[in-house]
Amino acid sequence: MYSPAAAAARSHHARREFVTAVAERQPTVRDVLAGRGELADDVVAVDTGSGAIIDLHSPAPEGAALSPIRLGSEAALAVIRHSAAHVMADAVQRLFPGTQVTIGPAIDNGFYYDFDRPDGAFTDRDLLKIEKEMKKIISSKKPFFREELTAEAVRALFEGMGEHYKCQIIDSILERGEAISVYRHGSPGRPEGTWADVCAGPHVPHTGFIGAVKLTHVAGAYWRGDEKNPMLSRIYGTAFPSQAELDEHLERLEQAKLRDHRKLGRELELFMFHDYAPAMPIFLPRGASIYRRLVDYIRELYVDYGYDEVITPQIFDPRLFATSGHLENYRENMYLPVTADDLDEALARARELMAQGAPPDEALTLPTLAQKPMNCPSHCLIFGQRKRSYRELPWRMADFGRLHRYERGGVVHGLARVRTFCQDDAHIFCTPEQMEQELSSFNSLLFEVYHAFRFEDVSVKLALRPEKRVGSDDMWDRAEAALEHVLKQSGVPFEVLPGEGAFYGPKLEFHVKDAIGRSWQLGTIQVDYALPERFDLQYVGPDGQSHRPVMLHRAILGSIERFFSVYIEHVAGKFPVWLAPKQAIVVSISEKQYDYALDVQRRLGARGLRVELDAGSDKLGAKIRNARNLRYPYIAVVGDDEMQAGTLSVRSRDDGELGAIPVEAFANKLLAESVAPRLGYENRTGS
RNA sequence: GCCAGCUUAGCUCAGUGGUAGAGCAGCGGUUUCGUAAACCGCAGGUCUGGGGUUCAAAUCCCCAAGCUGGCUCCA
Repeated sequence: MYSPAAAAARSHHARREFVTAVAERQPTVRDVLAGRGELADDVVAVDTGSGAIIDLHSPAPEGAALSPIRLGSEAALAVIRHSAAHVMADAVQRLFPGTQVTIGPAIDNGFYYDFDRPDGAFTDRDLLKIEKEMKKIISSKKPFFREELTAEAVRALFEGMGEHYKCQIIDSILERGEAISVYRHGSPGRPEGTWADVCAGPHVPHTGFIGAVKLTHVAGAYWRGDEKNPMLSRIYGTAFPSQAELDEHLERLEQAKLRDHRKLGRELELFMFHDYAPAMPIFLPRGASIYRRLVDYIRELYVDYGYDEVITPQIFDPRLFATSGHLENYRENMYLPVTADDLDEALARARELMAQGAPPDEALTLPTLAQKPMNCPSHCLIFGQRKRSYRELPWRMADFGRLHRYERGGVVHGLARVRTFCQDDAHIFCTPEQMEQELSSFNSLLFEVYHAFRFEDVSVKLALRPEKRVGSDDMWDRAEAALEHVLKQSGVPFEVLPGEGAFYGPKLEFHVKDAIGRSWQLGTIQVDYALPERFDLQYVGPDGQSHRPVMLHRAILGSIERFFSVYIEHVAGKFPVWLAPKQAIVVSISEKQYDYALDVQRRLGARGLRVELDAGSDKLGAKIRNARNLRYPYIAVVGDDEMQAGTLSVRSRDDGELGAIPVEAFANKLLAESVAPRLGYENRTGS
């Protein structure tokens, strides 16, 4: 149990140790900065030059560079937010006694802290109260200070406060043999006067540096991220040096909301969902138009990059997925459909067996089929159809087949996480010697595609073997080494993600940053020695012997559905002419120009352009407004003047008024913009 | 699946125990207008579904579904 009196006693004891330490102290960072005349009001902490960031009151390490971190820098923001997390935990414990603290880091756009509250989760009203309490602590400008305590002292301190999660954290720090530091800040109203947390730091000099704070939402989170552990209550918030910066941040969130693909999908009539098909999008004509163009664009590139497209079934005998390992490793994500005949038969047999006394779970054995969650197994069937020669390799087998994966209810999200989708999927069967060339050719293709969609900021991650996997350790060693080698050779910087590979092989993930700075994983390429072995795939080499091909699983857009969601948000619904479902709308001023407007629409349509007509009785202003809301790339206004001159008064969505343009000239302009952007052929390294 | 919240007309949202509302969209009419919203009228709802409490439920309680934000998982 939490005991304020005991905690206060511990705290005072610890405080005495701290004071003693201060008395014998060496010069602090603050002393050093002051000596150099660099101690400005906006200095939050210092960078030691060796990667560590430490507080002003820390003892100054000998010979360290100590460059000040000032308000306005990214590093300062993280320090402020981490300090805000402490203040929040302090406020929570003042308001909700008996609540235990766990961890509370700074994250990308703010911070969070996970609590174990006996009375259950926090409500939105609680958040307001907590925020108010935090503001009190902040305005009192209480200093943060650091103590290095002995392990026993720290353990006793938190044990005494009834902080069982903290004790677990302390124990794991001790196991790693690291030093333990405790951070405190003054907390008016708390009996012991200060609030303490096991923390590596650093923190702001005093709570006043947390200029503006807002608690945003509550969420559940498993202790240590493991779903077998108890669920904690997480409170998310964000903090900034000033209210103005917080307001700006909130404004950015509003902007992001405006480009939310679920909202735009509804408004632009791109796709819909229905309760009868949860998490399975239904594409409306406009959305289907874009979807098809995305796929067609990739198909065009496949011609130049030497891919062959195949078409494969949706449903297979489960033996296919037993062979591939999916039934063992991917079962929880698979739909296992059953025919009505099989079901009736199985039920009849089960009734009979149960009448003879069999328990229900033994009586019912249901023959099922398997809906494919991936294309790779069927591609292995294709490869194995007949004897293959080395002359056929590399064989790049593309498939836009629809996949179904059962996703748990809580994870689905608009188009970004759905239960049916298709990928720009392909499997490259090649010799081990060809693998590097294939990886690098894929790299060129991928960058060409991202360039076309104006994703200019791409980062690469190397995901290594997961716990649940097929294939020998030797295979994994080779596959991981191959990917790493290609990355190092190409000089592309990359991050390593241990344990995050697919069950059949390690993978490269390609992440892009969108127009408002958010990062998304799109493409991937995965090296796989396991499936060729499981399917016993072979080719005859120049030596007349059988050899095992390597299989590369790869996608550039990833799932078309997810890509669509990212792209909608990237361009805020303003699709370029080559993708837009309707490239222009002809708008008449009055019904006098109806015939001319209709003729213009037909002439443009005859040139292969996708053109809408608004000849309704709205006023021009209303028509323009509607057309702009639907994000037509061009609005072509026709009135008496244009009708006389045979022109259109064109307004570009992206470039504003273009003035009067002859119909044919406008058609040519649109046609020129209707072509998907391509790199020159010489830039491609594919065969 | 877990934690929390939400679900009222096609869309955005009012309505907190006592006769279901608004704006936009739709439909009809009038207007034919020069670059972001003309005017008048009409229609539109088993208040997500089911159960319960109550004289009375959109409103309170329970169950389910879907969705939203997280966690875990992931293209």
